[in-house]
Amino acid sequence: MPELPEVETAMRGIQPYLQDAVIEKFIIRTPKLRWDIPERLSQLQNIKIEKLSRRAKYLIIHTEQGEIIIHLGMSGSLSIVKLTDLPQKHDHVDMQLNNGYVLRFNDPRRFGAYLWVGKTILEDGSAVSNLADFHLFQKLGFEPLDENFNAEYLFKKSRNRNIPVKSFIMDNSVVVGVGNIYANESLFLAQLHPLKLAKNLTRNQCKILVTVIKQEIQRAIQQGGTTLKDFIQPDGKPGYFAQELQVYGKKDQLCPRCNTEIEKCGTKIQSLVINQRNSYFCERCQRK
DNA sequence: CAGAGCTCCTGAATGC
DNA sequence: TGCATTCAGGAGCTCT
Repeated sequence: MPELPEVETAMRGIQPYLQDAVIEKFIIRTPKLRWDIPERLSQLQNIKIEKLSRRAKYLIIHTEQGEIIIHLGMSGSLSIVKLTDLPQKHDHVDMQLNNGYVLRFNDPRRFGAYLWVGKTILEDGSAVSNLADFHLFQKLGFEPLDENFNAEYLFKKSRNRNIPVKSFIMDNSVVVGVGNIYANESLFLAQLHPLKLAKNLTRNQCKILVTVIKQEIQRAIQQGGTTLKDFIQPDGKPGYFAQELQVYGKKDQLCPRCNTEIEKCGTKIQSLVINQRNSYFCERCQRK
């Protein structure tokens, strides 16, 4: 499952091939992803790419006529291929560029999205972006690495929130990009029990939580950067696999904090479903 | 408004 | 070995 760092890495990876290139056309093989791919997209021809950006886990390709919004869902991936490379199973969309390369979107589970936000053309011929009004962006919280995402903000936002802290940090209207893996890992590092109610977080706990979330995301982005050179591959998946996971998926294994050289208490990682998401934690060192 | 639950989909894992 | 069943999971949407 691509997390925010994977999307950031994907963006940086495809950037050199897309920047200033002209999209000759789109080839849509599967029109139904999470939402239908807009008809309009298949009609677009010869539009110049201006820049790339990212908001939450949405990758944004800005063109002179509008923005292409791509979400990788949980099994999506992007790759740069040559025009002659034949599509494989689940290769749903090709963006054909004038430089001989193709941006290919593959997504077995089709939880991803490929959308279009057209610009409005004014009477004088100038084009105005409608991205600011794009409905999927309306309720998004701060980026985790944004300075506005800080202890004071999290503390205030958590007051009266009667939900588990794990659900709270995974709430996109609070902070974006904290998926299930990072939520589990961050709570372990912050020594907070996933079921602890958000409203009971202290200022100091918020401070620690913010710090570890930023560190984890930052570290993953840096690691992703090391795999960029291999991006032109049918499946150049960079990512969190490189990262040492402490608790995620480690049910019944000894807690890495409780079981050190000095102390071996034998406490094991346990799992629990919270809000339809599997949670992994150590009952002993993660406090409610 | 807040919170819980539903939903899309298919590959991998598990069960018999 | 093979078929059937179960499960995971991002995040918007619907219902209470």
